[in-house]
Amino acid sequence: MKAAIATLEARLKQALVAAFGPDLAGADPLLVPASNPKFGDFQANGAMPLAKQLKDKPRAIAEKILAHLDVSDLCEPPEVAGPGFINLRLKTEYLERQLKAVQDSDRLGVEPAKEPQKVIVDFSSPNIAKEMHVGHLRSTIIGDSIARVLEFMGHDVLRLNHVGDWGTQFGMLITHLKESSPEALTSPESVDMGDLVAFYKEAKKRFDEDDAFKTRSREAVVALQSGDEAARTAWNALCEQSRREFQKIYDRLDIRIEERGESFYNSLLPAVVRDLENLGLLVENQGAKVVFAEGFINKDGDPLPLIIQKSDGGYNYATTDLAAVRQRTDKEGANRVVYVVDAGQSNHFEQVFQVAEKAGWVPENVELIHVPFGVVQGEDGKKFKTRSGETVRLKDLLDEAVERAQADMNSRIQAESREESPEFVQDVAEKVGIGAVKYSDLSQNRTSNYIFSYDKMLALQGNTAPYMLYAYVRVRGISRKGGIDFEHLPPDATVHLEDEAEFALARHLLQLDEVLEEVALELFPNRLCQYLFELSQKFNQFYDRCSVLQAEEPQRTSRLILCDLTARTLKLGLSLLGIQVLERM
RNA sequence: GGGUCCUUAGCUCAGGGGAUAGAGCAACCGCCUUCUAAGCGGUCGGUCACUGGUUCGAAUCCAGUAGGACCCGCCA
Repeated sequence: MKAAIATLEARLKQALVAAFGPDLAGADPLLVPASNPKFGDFQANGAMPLAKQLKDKPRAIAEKILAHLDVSDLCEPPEVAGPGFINLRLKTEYLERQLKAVQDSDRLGVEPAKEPQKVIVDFSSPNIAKEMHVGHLRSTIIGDSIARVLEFMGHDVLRLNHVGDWGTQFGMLITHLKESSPEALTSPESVDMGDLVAFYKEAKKRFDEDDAFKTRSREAVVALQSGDEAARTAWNALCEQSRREFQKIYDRLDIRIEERGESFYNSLLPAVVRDLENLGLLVENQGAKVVFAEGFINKDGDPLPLIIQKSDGGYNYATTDLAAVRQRTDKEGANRVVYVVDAGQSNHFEQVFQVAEKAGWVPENVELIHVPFGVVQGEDGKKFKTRSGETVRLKDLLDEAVERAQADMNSRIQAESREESPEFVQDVAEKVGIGAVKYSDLSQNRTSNYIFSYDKMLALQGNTAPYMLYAYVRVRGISRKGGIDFEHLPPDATVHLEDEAEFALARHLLQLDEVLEEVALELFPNRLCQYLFELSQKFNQFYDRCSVLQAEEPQRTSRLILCDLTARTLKLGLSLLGIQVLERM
């Protein structure tokens, strides 16, 4: 309905000028969706703020606007209501025409962005030699969804996994690997370190307890950084092993991402220091080279430095992030760089962005955006942990969701005396379980903390993945039962809206383009979730009140078109959340 | 101490200047000889933390207060 909005807005502006003269050429008619369906489709609130300026009553102003407004091609006669709202209701024929156009469109009427951008979405970012855990859940799911939406809107998206593959901890890991599995140096592919977490813990334990080991580890860091072949090989083996583990999770979550870790930016770090120095931004502070960003002070009330180069000459993650900003704007030509990272790092990103701006590394057409999200909490409101108090591994979390989905399904199948193959149950449980984990995360406003609950996300009713998957399955059921091939409905078939439930569904279907545009701009996937949930509700109401297969023509085909549009919208919308639909469940 | 975010129905959350504040869950009451009832309808439930301010209009913007979470490491 973006087209309708654009047209109505233009007409309202014309009417304002026609009614009150060219002084109002810049006035905003304040056209917004109607706050309540009984007021129609849209309302223009522009009359009220003009009362003072025009020295007239808002209702009288609204009447004068109406006298100069011709929207009869789109709308029923507009009405003035309340303190001065102009209510606009789209004509049924217009809705029907739009629905037909959407049905004929392979993008469901969603226009790609007029000015496609190069967008980098930086998300997930686990650490090499550590396991993916619940802390990576939100970034991975939210980042993937944002990337999917931007891709669908026609932007050129580069998904980057800024993995932690560099830093001092690699000294102890390399040393421990060399000493526990020397064969890693000759044939790194053959090495299986087994449980990476255990490996990391062993290395850490030795590092903390054994001074000689600690010394060898420090030497290993130097060796690695100076390009020593053996250190490099060991490092590669560690990365390779981690990569395989990460990929299992990404495959299961159906996530594509390109690894470009911290090490990628190594060669660019000295230039960051040099250029900041040349710009006069770098300050010596207790032996370290730092930049003071404005507005940051530490616990003691002193200015908070952003450390660019440590007193020992090493770099840290601020340096890497700055190098990445430059590389992404210069070499990748990014217009937007989206960092999907927890809200705890807001300070860090503010500082880094500020320094990058000051240094002149952020061209005018480039936007650096931190997309923050809250922490995952258990149902007790505390940090989400296992019963024994350990960090929850992502693999275990997904397993449990799927297991619970499967148990649910089995009891249902039994209760309904259905016969289903184990493969079917397994497939449905996997998609429902994974979909539920993703949906419950995405459906919340990401800025707040997120209370994780298997029971709620897997609930069969309410704003959950299973509810929406079921709405989709219902359409597929109609297709099977009626032998309907939705791809080959009669091309000349048209939509005729009669029942209230049909109108509500139709109006909602037509809002997809607005919602996706908003999500692409604001980067809040929960808006899309809200839209899809409401769509499912409206479809279920329609399904309840309007029989489809038993209806007489032409109503039958008209309703089939509504079913088809619903299914395609759900499928597309869910796919942009990274959720796969099912034919049966 | 400084900073960021949060506080809306019993619970989990939407809504971020516009009409009477919305969902879901829970509780209670109805609806399956008819496309999967994993559904639909209804009832109950609110000092939008508090106090001021801005505005024709504030849950929404601003300031302050109270409570909560997180950040303030030469880790990433």
